[in-house]
Amino acid sequence: MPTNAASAGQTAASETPESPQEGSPFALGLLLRRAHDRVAAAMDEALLPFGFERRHLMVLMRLQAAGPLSQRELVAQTDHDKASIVRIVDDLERLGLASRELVPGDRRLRAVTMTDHGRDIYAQARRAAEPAMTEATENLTPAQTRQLQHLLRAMLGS
Amino acid sequence: MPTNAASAGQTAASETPESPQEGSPFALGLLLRRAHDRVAAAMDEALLPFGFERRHLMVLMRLQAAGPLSQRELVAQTDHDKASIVRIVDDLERLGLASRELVPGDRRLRAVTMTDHGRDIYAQARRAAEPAMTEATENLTPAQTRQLQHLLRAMLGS
DNA sequence: TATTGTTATACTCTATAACTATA
DNA sequence: TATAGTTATAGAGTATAACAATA
Repeated sequence: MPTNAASAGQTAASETPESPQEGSPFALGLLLRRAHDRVAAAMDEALLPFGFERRHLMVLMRLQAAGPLSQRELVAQTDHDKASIVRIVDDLERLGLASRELVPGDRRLRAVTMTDHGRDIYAQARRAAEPAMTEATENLTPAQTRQLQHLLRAMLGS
Repeated sequence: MPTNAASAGQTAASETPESPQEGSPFALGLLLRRAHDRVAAAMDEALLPFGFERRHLMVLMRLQAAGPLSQRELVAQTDHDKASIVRIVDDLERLGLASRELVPGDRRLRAVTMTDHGRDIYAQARRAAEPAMTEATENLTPAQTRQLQHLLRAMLGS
């Protein structure tokens, strides 16, 4: 079960970490980490009322996009190993957001399937995340935010 | 002591996670995480021969940029709490890269000071990181990489 | 024998707080 | 009483591998 230990990252240490030097080969990594942390914190906060966390959301997102998936497929499509996926799907089942369905052809497989409630909650979470994202990128114009996403996609080769 | 458990991230699960949908409010976070993970993995690999890890490097970077710092200052200038800083400085001392010096005015303070060896190793690590960074951003032109850093800086307001 | 999913275990990292030594 | 640093402890997250059930 999710533990709602979200909203960490706001311990006393949140003063003002120094900005990495422009030319340092380490600068990009630091910037990426801090940018990610900011977005992740915004998202954790947005997800608090829903009782699940980012990793659950990521699985819901894949299910929404691709329909029922075996846990093996979820492993391939997320950044989690099979043991973590088991626990995430456990949580989603417990919350009534997804269920494990039998697959006629192969009785080893579990077709992880979003429930109607899951689809509803996912849509709500999506709406709840929008203002959080807007806030996390408030220093950028919408065009700059798109450009940032474009460059990240290019960097990742996708 | 660093455990060189770096170079994780290359477990069996590294197939091809799906690309997040263009318009999703969750896309930016996922892209930032994957981009960070790629850069972090490149850096972990580059640091392997040195026997320390990213968090040690970050402290060395601050010491290089700002001279001797108390552990309290290191807490403020990094993303670590004071207990973590203690262990990082322990590691750096053990490796002969930094030392805790007494501060004349206040005997509670420890001036964490880079050794000559530490400066030498830091310079080496910096050089070792450059090809790793180049590889991590191989899909971007140098101008795009600069633009990416610029946008991240703007997003973070620094 | 290989694969899917589950369970159990260990390990890393972080967070917390108790503790000391100074101030 | 407050601060700097240390130490000890507990927690979350992940990784690993042993295991059960299929194929």
